[in-house]
Amino acid sequence: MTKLKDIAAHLGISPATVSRALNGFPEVGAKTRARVLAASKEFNYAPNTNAKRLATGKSGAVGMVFGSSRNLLMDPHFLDFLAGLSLVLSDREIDLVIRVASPGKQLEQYSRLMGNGSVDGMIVSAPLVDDTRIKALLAADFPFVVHGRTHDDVPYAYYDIDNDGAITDGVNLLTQLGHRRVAFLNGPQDMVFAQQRMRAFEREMGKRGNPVPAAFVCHDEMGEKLGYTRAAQMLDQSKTARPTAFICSSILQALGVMRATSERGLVVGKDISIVAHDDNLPQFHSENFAVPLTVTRAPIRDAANQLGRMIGALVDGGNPKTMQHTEKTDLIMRASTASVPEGDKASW
Amino acid sequence: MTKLKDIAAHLGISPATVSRALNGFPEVGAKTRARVLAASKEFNYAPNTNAKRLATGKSGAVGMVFGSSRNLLMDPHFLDFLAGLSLVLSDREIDLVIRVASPGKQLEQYSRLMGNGSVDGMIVSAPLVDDTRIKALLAADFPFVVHGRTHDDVPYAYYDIDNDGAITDGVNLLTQLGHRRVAFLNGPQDMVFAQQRMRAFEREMGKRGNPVPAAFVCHDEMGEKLGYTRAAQMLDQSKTARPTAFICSSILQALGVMRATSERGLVVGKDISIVAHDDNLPQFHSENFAVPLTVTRAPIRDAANQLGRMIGALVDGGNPKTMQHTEKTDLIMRASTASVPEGDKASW
DNA sequence: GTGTATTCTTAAAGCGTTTTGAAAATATTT
DNA sequence: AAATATTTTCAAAACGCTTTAAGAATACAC
Repeated sequence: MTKLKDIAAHLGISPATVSRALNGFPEVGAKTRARVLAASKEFNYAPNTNAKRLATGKSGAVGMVFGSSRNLLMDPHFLDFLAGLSLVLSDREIDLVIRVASPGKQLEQYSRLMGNGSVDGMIVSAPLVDDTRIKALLAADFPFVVHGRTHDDVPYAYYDIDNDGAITDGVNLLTQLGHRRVAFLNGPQDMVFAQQRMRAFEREMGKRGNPVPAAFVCHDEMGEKLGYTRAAQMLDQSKTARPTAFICSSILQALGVMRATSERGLVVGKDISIVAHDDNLPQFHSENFAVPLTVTRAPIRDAANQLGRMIGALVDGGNPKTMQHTEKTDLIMRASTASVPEGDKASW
Repeated sequence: MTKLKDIAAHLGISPATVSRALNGFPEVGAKTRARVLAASKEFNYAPNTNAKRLATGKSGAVGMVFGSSRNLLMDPHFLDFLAGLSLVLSDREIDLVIRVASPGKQLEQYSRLMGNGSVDGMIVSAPLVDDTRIKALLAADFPFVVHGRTHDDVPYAYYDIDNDGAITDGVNLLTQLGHRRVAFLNGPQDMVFAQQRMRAFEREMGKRGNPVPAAFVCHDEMGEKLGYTRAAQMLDQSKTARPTAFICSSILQALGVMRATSERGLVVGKDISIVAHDDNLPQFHSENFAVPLTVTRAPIRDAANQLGRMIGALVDGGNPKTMQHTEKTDLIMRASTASVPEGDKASW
């Protein structure tokens, strides 16, 4: 590998000048710079990353750690987020280093990454209500952005979606269609977004005089399987006690609900209404489902995109308070929602 | 940040000894080592990654570059591979840096990563028949492993699945069930695996005296949508000219075929048989499909797992020729395959 | 107790950059 | 032409670790 010194020697000038020329510093003579650039191209020189990092104290990389317990890496939402992220970071020539931490060791991985200079910033995903990672980051004054937020007024950069608004839209639509027995398949209880959605659901249902029995709300991982299982349980009630509508936290769950529904000879968009939140994953197009799905939509890639920009700006010294965004969701009406059937108008 | 020198000073010994103690070198006294370890824990010292890397010339990271053109990052197969990979690499304390290259720049990213010391090895996915990346890697004598292989006898480490065997199994099953008009939904034509499968398909069909019209073979990205589109075209033929069975390169395609089939009032596992290759993605369980799918299966995570081990061994100086594996696939019979219907036994 | 082998420790020289402080070269003013 | 400002270059010191070559200390033999 040719190194800086080689170029300097070959040109008969000092390494310092070569370094300056290459990094676009103003105090280097025009023709010297030209020579350096030419030579650098000729030998196709690439500065050693690690030396550079050591000298500058910047790593040019940001980190993300996944817990292997709640298997984020199994979840298409996170994977797609990851994909979007690497896309925008590559644009900005920022490397993304990802690390998987075994159950207890998550925090340790964070402090290690923060402490040893291998990354300039962190991206945290899926915040918990009382998130120790965020506390640690904050305490260390280490640059980070979070996908979601822990509270309404926080001192860090985040990109969140309007979970409250999404659920409000869903409840509003369903109740206007006459539904009173609506079930809610939520995400894991310790996730902030799930709590935001839960609060909105209870408030909006309550506001309209609809009780919500505990058995018709559940907190689970958001895959097809659990959607199926839960919906099956709920639908296996007497006709007057079972839900007439479902709100799902993900279209994967909705897929499960649809399976349980058809399995019981009920038809979605007639006997049973479904609205789900749609992160717009490239592999799941809710408009192509057997019954096209009514959704609240907010592309998860937008989040990744914005957060990528944010972390870039942040490591360059930006102010986190100016990087806080809550994205509204769109309500997209399709065929999975319909007026409640005649006999089913009673509340629980 | 506390550094090596600090610990040395605090203990009144030399940095060299501290370094040795921490890195487990044998020539350091037992009680000295104990003291160092204790102090290091006390100050919770973490060696600066970049300094370490510069000094050792090893980066402790491996790289993977995705092309943004054929959007690998959209494809759940690659994402899941990525997930499996980071899992095993984290175990071995190897960082994974991922980079996305714009269309023309893919090779450039490779040589950059290779030339500047930011990674010790590379993982290449989705090899093409005449793959310039692999040539470059080979020419530079840079450690790498590939998921798949370009030819039968190659000088590099790889983990491949027995694509030929999988297709052979599929054709064999279908023809034994009496099918003669079987269509093949293959992957992108420039991918090696697609060519392997194509060859096997033509050979095995030919061997059994079944012609394969060009219109009943296609090469596409392997998503649901194209599966649907292609199957729709093929099924919209006269009853005696359309396929009675499909072989799909992915269960996503199979999903599309199922959609096209039911849409036309045909039933899968009776009028139409389907066998697909199943990479065992965590989100798509072929056993839970509306009609449980007959598949040839080889978990993509196994590949990731093995390749992670390999690249680790390789950067530690292992011999690539000893790291070559072709995994057999399992044929799993379910409800999507059945004997050809009475009237449909004619060949094309 | 001396001599030799063995174990442990160290000072100093890298690793390949950037950056500081000062010196040379060139340009501008008087 | 001297004096001053300005632009360009340089030598050397970081950055924080590892590793080499050599020196101290300890153990073992006689």
